[in-house]
Amino acid sequence: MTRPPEGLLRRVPRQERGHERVDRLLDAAAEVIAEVGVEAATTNAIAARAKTSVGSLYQFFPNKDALVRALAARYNGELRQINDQTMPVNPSYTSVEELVDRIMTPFAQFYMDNPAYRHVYHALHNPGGPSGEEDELHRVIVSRAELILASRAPQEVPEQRRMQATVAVLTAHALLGFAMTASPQTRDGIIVELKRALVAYIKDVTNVSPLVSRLLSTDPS
Amino acid sequence: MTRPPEGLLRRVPRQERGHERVDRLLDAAAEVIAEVGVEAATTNAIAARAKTSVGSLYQFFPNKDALVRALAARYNGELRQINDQTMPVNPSYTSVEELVDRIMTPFAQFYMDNPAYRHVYHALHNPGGPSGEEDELHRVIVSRAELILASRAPQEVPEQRRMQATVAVLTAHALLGFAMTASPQTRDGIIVELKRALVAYIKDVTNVSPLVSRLLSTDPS
Amino acid sequence: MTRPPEGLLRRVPRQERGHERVDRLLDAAAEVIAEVGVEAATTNAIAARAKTSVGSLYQFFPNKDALVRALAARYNGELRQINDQTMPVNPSYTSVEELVDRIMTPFAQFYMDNPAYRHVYHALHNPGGPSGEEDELHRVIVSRAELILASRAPQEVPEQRRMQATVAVLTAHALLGFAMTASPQTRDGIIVELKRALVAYIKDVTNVSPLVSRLLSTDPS
Amino acid sequence: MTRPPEGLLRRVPRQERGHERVDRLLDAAAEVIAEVGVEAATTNAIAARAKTSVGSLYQFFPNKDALVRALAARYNGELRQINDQTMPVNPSYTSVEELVDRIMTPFAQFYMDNPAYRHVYHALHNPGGPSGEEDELHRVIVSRAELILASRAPQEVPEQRRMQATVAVLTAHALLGFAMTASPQTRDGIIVELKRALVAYIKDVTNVSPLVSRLLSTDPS
DNA sequence: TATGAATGAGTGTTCATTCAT
DNA sequence: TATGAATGAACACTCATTCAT
Repeated sequence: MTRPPEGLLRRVPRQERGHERVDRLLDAAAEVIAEVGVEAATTNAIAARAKTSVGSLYQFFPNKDALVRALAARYNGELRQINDQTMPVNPSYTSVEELVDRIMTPFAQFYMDNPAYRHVYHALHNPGGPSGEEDELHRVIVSRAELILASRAPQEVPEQRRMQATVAVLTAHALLGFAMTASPQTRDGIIVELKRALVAYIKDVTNVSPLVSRLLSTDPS
Repeated sequence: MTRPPEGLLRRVPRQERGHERVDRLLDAAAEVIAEVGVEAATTNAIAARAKTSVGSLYQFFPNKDALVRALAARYNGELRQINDQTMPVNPSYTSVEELVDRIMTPFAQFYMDNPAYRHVYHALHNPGGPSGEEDELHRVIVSRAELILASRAPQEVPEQRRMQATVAVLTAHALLGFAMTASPQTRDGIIVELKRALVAYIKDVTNVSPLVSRLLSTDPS
Repeated sequence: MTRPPEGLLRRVPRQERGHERVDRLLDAAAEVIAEVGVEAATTNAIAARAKTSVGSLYQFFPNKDALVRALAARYNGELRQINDQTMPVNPSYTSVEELVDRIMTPFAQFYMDNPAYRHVYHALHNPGGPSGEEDELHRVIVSRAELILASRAPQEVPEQRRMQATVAVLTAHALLGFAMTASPQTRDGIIVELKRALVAYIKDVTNVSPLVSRLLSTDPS
Repeated sequence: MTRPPEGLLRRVPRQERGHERVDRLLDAAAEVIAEVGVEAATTNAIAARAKTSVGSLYQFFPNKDALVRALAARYNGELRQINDQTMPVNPSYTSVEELVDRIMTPFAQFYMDNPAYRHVYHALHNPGGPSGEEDELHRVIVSRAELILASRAPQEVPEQRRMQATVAVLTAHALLGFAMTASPQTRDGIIVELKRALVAYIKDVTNVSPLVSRLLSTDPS
């Protein structure tokens, strides 16, 4: 499991015990946050859930904010791993359908496994929330989406590509976040449709089979 | 301006003065929430912004929760109006591009004009947030999206159609919410791409074979 | 009774009720501080003593620090009044004994009446204590002592006079502070000796020639 | 260096190592207290400064209170030593000026060398502070002052003498405490004036008629 | 009816003290 | 015996809500 960057910790755990404790605290935070949201998750509740005391929590995190950001960092690390693991396959030789499926499936799994993610993500991107430099959370993913688009439609303007990547990523984020809260059945349906939407959009954007495309849609003659 | 449903009000304003007061309170709430978010928006700050007293606020709303829900209801009403106003045109005889554009443009305007909407929406859909039955907020829109899809692909399974409608609506919501916070330039770019994504998805879902699509959409004769 | 300067208050009390409340809070603070000291005086205890709630306390004072400083300011005002009221008599035509007695008696009374004064004074003059600009607390008194010394020994160097004034004032402060905590009997004895010490010092400093001194003070015939 | 009385220690250090540790702790406590005051000096900070652990601190001192009292006791011992070393000279055959100078100079040095002394002294003499029986801190000095006064004015009432001694000692304490925090220049000036004040007071109290006084002190023949 | 002062439970955080290693 | 991680009571402060005027 990804470790929180030391910058967020008050004390760098030197012992395995310390790491365990930090992990337990982050696990507990994730649980509590998943249940009641970031703001309503009290440090005491988190400590209790971790079967520790507030004091211990504050031994590792200078304040609640840092705890939330550490959780975000952990998610970030996991997402990056997922990202990296689905990367290897040369995207150019894959059908869009397969590409989207290969990428989205583990991400969907991540969302389902980490119900607190949405809350943390939202808290980090909103006024009053933890001071947000942790935005890297998405930058990685967006960049990767850009790469994919670039490999399939190299002629596009970079700025536009960035927006397209953003659209794709935010769409996935929104719908996976929603899916998480739905019944298992709806969940699966939503994920299927999400993939479909992404495929359609990517095809459109990358101008799939320009020839066919042109024949079909731009050459009404 | 849409009035909040009476169920949310402690006292039904009998006088025009009362209505004004409620509206001023909701306006103030929207302002404050747009600035600091729902949780950080204190009832005192809202009352002060409305140039009233907390006491007055509690005369009309039994608690902060109800105030937020009333604001949500007002947004709901406005959205419904937008929805209704873009309805009349028979969707079947319109190109998907035009349809999406006609629908999305006023919605985009709504999001830009109501920066608190995102916060209210999010608060209502989350644990710890106001007890969520106000989901009608989206039901209207989703239903309308379903209608559109139904008119263009009548043979689909209703359950699936509902998911497709949900995907479309949530995508729009997420991206308009994001666009709002971006620079004007990015904003417009995102909206363009959002429309493109929706068009691509709807075309795919309504199974418009490119050929048929062209026939349907470019040859209205 | 002297009012705290508005700068220290969060809200300027517009009603007599508000002033009463602020005064009650300061009275309560003085009581609690007299009993347990500044640090151990909790805002809740002070509020309770004032028969109010913490919330009310914080309606008037932005934080504990400001409350303590407001109390200091009140003491400051009272001390200044005492100072001004004992001023009028031309010090040059008075025997040092009479002068010291006239000045010290009301100050002694002040210390006895305000057992919290020492604590507040100390808290303001120490590290970690409320950020100390309230030092005016003593400046007034020291200045006045300087004036007296100047009128009786105009030839002295001002810098030295300031030190002499400081010595006199701090001596009085220390001994009145001590007297306060002693038995009534000891208290009175200490005050008598304090006056004697001040008289002796002032005479020495103002260079009352021993001869004249003897004539004036030891030969009543 | 004076050792703390064993009553304050949880465990009597049997080894030289233990003594060293206790001394290091007291040194550290003095440093930290000098910087932030008694209340803000945390046991962890003190242990860290002593390059030990809190655990070790609590091995030697049952609680923070005892640590502070042990520090007080150490100061007490040092003061007693200073006291004893300036004692030998027969006070009766010395001018008051010389006597005061001889006594005050090492005390002044002590105050300058031990900036924590004031804080410790104050903490011990105040409500909420360590349970105060350690007043011996001053008793020694006051007693010695009494002896001096007795030797020069044997006819006085003992009770009054005790008050006079107290006045002298507290005056010195207050002004040395103040001097410590001032600029070096002011510091020296204050000490000069303090001595002058003490001389004047002692002369007055021991009823040295100014004439005799002059004879005694300026004409050593 | 309108006001805003009053309330106090609840939150984040600290720090003296303990105790497993 | 030495360590420092763990504990949790206690504190300053906020804010939704009430209620006297």
